[in-house]
Amino acid sequence: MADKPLRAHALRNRNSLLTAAREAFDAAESDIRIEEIARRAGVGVGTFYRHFETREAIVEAVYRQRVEDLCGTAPRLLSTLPPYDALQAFLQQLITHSAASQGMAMALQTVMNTGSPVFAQARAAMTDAIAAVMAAAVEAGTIRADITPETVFQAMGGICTSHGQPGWEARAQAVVRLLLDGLRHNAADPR
Amino acid sequence: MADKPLRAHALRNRNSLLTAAREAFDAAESDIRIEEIARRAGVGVGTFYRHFETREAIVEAVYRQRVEDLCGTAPRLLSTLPPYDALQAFLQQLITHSAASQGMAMALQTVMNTGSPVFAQARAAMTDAIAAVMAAAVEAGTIRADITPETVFQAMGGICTSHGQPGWEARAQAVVRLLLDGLRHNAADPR
Amino acid sequence: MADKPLRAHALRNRNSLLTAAREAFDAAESDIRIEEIARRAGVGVGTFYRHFETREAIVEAVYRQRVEDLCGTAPRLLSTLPPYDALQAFLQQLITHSAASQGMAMALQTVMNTGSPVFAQARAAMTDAIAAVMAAAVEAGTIRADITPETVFQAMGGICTSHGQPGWEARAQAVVRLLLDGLRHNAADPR
Amino acid sequence: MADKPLRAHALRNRNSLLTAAREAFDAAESDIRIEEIARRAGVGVGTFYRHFETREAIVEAVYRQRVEDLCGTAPRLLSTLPPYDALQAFLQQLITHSAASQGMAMALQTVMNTGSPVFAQARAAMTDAIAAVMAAAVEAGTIRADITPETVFQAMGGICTSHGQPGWEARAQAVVRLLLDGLRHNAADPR
DNA sequence: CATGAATGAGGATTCATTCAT
DNA sequence: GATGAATGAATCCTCATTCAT
Repeated sequence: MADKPLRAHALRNRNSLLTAAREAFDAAESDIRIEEIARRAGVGVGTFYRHFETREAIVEAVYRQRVEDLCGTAPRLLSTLPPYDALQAFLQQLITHSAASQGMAMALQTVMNTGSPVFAQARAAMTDAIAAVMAAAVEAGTIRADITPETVFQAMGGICTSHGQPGWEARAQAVVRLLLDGLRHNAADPR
Repeated sequence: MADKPLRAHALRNRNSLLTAAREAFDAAESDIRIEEIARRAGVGVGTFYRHFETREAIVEAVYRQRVEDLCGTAPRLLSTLPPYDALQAFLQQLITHSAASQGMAMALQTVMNTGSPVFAQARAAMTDAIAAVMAAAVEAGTIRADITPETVFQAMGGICTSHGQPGWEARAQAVVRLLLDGLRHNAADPR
Repeated sequence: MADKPLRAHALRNRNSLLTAAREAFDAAESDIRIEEIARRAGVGVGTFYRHFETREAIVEAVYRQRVEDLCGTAPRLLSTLPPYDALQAFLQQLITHSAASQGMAMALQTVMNTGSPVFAQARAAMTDAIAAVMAAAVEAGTIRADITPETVFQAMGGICTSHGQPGWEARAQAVVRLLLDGLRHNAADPR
Repeated sequence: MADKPLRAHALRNRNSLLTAAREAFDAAESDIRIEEIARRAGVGVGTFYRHFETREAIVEAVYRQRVEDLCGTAPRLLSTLPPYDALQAFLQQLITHSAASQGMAMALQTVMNTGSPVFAQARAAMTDAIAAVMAAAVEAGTIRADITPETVFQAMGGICTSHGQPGWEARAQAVVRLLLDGLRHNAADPR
């Protein structure tokens, strides 16, 4: 039982590292050195390597966390908004989150470009979340039924990529509106 | 007159380097070493540096070339197809080209993410090309007039990003269809 | 307390590097590669760069060390010898030290040729040391009062430059005697 | 006979290269590339290598030229000034020339530090020139006879080294005065 | 468990020199 | 003779990862 506090402290270190890495990636203009992440977390590099096998390991961990955060909002939106509004809100959420974080954009980016099982899972999670909000809107007849969540995900993944230049967010919102128009096109009961 | 052959050979080398770099970027899993580009082009690194000031210089050159290739097809399509079909064909072209080249995806990617004047120009060129095909379709009443070329470019830039996984191209085509549906939404004289 | 041995070992490495660099510069026929310094110190290049930001950093460090060594002898000479003898001994010291080291010659050389604050400090330190021994001799009336330490430093800096050819040291000693004759010229109470 | 103009042109090129190199070395903050010298001379690098075997060859040639220029002034001074004044003027000349040219300082510097026969010759030439002006002053009894030209040369070589910082020339002149005082010390018939 | 010093392969860039035209 | 493009060895510096304390 003497190791409880040790465990607790180790866990705290792990979380510090995750947070530090997330923040570092968000602010990143270029690549981040492991040493920088450790420094931000207030630990040594050795501690970093105790918690994460390799550089890629923490990238994956950060991505996973971000994606989970994002997907978690889908049920909440569905339970508080009408289906179409929930869909719209969710898509806009993707942009807002991206807007706040170069890191999230990178995350989505990598989710789409890698073969790693981690990213396949993340992709599945995102697609499921989109599927959930879309299903509700389809059922309500507000959007058409012949578009797959994968298609919408593909479209969104792209949008969130171009993060960072002036006017980016406005353009991204315009794309979302365009997509939604496409989704309502020939819907059973469009708004 | 004595320098003609020298110049010609040097120019050939420059082109070899560009081609080698393009192919290398296309195949790239990771970053390409200058030495690798030189080797593929059959020259020494010194020759590389005679033609391109720095690593970034050749990346820019390749991007510029790719974008020019792409934009060049817009007028051709417009002169051989009805406006809407030309638009559709042009958007699909973006995907096809990207499909053949991770490099083009990177190119579009970078076009969108960098402040470099080179990329600003490239972006302008792409937007102009899209504007041209859209204008024709708007005039014909087949698509609506209230969507800017920038919006469409933004959407496309994203799509071309996710290049590389199984099923990618099919999903990308689906996104294009969705976008086109959005563009026809409430058009004056939709097909 | 756990980090004492680490620190101690790191410090030993730093000193090995300084020593290795000093010896390498001393023996230098041409420029020294960082790798060579590291090899002589028995460490990897990475270790070099952990201790010295850049190539110039170690050059400065070596110079500083040499200059400090040299200046440190002035007070000792003053406390054990009559003023004029101390002056003479100090000037000869400059030569002796230089004779043992092309590196010291380079050091003085660079002290004089660079704008770097490090070298300005070193220059000041040397001038101060010379001023101290001269002041004593002036007070004793053995040398005249109208020559500044800067002038003597300038003269010495030059002498120590020509290091390395056969007969060098003898010629340098001859120059020192000549200078001392100049300094005694019209002195209040010359020897 | 048809090759006369060729020869003349080739000679002109050689001189352009020498002049270009001298100017480049004078202005040099760092090392000069062969290409830069060729560019300044308005020729290609190939032409450079037709005239100078290697990089060192032109350095030697420039040094030789500079030293010849300098030594040539000794007889002129001797024939127009009293011996002591000629000596003083010659030493000041060394400084003036150096002041106008970082290159000359480098030249003297190298003259003293290298084993190359070229530099041995140059050294001999300089020592001879100094010997000539000194001999006249010794004969006139204005300076003492027990100082060798080598000693004076050694002293001067050093002075000319510290070229370039603010106040340099004034300090150098002060050193010359100090040396001259040394030389007049106990002279048979000092001024 | 934590630390951070050490490692060293890796990759970009420079420049003296050669040689085909 | 002149040209300048090509060469590639040389060298600097970075950073992910290991391991002794």
